[in-house]
Amino acid sequence: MQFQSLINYLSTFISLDENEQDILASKVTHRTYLKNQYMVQQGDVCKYVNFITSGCTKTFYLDNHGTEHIVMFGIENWWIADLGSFITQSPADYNVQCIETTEVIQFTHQNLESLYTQIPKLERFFRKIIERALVASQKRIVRNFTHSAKDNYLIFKELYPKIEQRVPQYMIASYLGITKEFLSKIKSELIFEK
Amino acid sequence: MQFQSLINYLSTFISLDENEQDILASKVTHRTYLKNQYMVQQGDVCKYVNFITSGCTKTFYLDNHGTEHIVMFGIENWWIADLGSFITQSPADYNVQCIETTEVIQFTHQNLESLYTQIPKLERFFRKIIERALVASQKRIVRNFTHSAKDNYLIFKELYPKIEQRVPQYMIASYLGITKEFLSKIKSELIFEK
DNA sequence: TTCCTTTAATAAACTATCTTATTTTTTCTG
DNA sequence: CAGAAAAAATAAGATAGTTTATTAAAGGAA
Repeated sequence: MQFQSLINYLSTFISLDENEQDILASKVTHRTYLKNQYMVQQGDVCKYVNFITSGCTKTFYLDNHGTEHIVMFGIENWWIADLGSFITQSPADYNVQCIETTEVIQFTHQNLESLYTQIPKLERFFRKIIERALVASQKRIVRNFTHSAKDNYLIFKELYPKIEQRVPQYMIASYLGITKEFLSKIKSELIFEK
Repeated sequence: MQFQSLINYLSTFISLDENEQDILASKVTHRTYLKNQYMVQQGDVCKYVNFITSGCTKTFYLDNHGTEHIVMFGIENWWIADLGSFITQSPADYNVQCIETTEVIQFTHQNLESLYTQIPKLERFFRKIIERALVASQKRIVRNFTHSAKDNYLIFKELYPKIEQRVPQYMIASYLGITKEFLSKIKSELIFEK
């Protein structure tokens, strides 16, 4: 069952007794998005924080030229939302679209707030998750500056081996901030170098 | 008095009664760093989260070539630490150095943990601060991808007008991920365009 | 004020990455 | 399985940003 994967995931960080698990269960909903469906649209308010139990998503920004810039991917056991939109309940900057059929467990803003109060452990847990995400985000900024596109691609492969196999190459290029043509060139160079 | 600036700052987010303020006061220490002194050194464990009451800092990563890459600046009312190092109490990736004489209020890991427990409001406050920082960090990643160096410089000036006046230009170049020579060229182009 | 050190400006040659266009390969749909 | 659509490869020309080197200006200490 889907809810169980959330419990399993949480158990590696915090332990919830049966009562707490029941409270949690009462505050979440389940949903399945089909491939290509949007979980969040730029301009709409991001209503949910989503915990992915299966599937794959991309979070991207659409610039003035209509070009998409991928901010992050999401797979099993990842938390996905437009965080800025969710916490302020204001229009989203990003789109979240499903690359595969994706099953999620959803928390509304109100339910999450009430969970924080009812189960303080959960608030602590989210603080820690976000701390880690911030550290990772800062590292990514530095990485982008300190490495060539080729190195960044190799680092990406090492960091997210599972994602590389699931998403088209042009999306990886977008995530890395380079053109698909250039990534293609990089890959052919890498093959040649071996 | 220095502690009062922390209270003032906090009051725009949460209200602490006298008792809570006393608890807080008992868990922090004050320190003044001179210009050029290091608050954190790459390789050491980051012992404190620092709240700046006066002064200016740069947080930077030193790459294999010995080039420094500035991750962030810090001025009054900013929280400064190597967060990754602090939360795991493992060696720091970054250096924090003072660009001016800098006064801070310091929280050790242990004291912060105990504050979280004694004053849950504070844990909530830090969660929110970190959420915002994460949102800002993600926006910066997208900005770097979607804009030219010139645009990024203009955006920086708009976002942090106070910082631009306090730090040397070559540090701004480093923050923007470009060379100081190129920033110099950008600036001369901007003057010419007017 | 003078000297010394740090910071900024300028410029030419170079390189990484982008743009545009075309072809090939893979995946999807009926 | 055929045909269409999406994704990947390839390549030539263009550009943003780097490197290296030199000069000029600004700031700090004696």
